[in-house]
Amino acid sequence: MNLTINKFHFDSDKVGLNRFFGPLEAKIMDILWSGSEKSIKEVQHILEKEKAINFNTVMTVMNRLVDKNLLVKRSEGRKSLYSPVKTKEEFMQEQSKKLTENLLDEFGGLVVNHMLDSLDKVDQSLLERLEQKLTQLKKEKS
Amino acid sequence: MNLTINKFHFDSDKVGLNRFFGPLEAKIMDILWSGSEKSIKEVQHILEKEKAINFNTVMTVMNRLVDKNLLVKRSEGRKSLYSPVKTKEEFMQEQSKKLTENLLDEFGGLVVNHMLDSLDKVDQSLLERLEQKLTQLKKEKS
DNA sequence: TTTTTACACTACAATATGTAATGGAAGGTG
DNA sequence: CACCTTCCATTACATATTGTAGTGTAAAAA
Repeated sequence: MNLTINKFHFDSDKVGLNRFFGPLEAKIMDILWSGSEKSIKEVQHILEKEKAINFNTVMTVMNRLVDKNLLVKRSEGRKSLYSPVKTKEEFMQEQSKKLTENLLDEFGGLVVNHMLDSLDKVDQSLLERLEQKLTQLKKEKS
Repeated sequence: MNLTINKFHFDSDKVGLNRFFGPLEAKIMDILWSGSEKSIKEVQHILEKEKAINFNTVMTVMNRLVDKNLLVKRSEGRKSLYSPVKTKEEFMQEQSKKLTENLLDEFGGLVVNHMLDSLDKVDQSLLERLEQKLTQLKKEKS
């Protein structure tokens, strides 16, 4: 029955937003990122397309995201409208920068190796940018 | 008084092992990684150089690491000796591979940009490897 | 045999996250 | 105006993870 077998497995497979947020938090961030500012109710409605969810649950999580400075709340009359502090791009930019820098700092060569392995999957324009950067670096270092 | 000000700040600054482990777990993994297999007592003694710590605390955490398949326990008479399932290099290798792949999958260009930014800090031999890889890729793609 | 050592079992606290009940305030409707 | 609906604040509980440690037991040492 494979019961709790996986309960104790080291989990390093969190992907994307779930690396930074809990599942509900991630969904909410994505909803807010992919549109204009929204009320709790609106977010709830969107979430409900997937699965019923309590209004207050959504509210609590959204307000926690405000506490964490990831969303801003704006009052419009009695209503509150929420929107992300940073765009998804900015956020990802920052996060991936941090991750990449840390990885390079800590594991240097290892990471570069993997990046290299993964480069096959990357598109041509990136390769070109990489090449340029390399040429530039070579100039600098000489 | 700046009391709980930081309590709600989004924390994305976990570094190194603390990205994967709690602080005590990380210390223990590092101890086990940087030497031969050790008993709980030995680990405790090492940890105690920093700060007093209960034997049972160390034991519990170590056994949890066994449950998570990060350590193996070997019985030698009444004693148990613990050692990492993977070397630190293997572990880092895997983790950084996963992280890198995920990052590339999800944010592609963004990450490459940051890698590029960070390349300045990387040593010469890595640059050379990068160059080789690039040349090779260019061949393949043509 | 008594004492010490090492381990198992169990429990508890703090934090993070998801969930939701309760109650109050604001605004619309009859 | 009284009533009802909508939205929000407050509060709480559940679960998982991590750090902490007490108690009991079995085996080794003295």
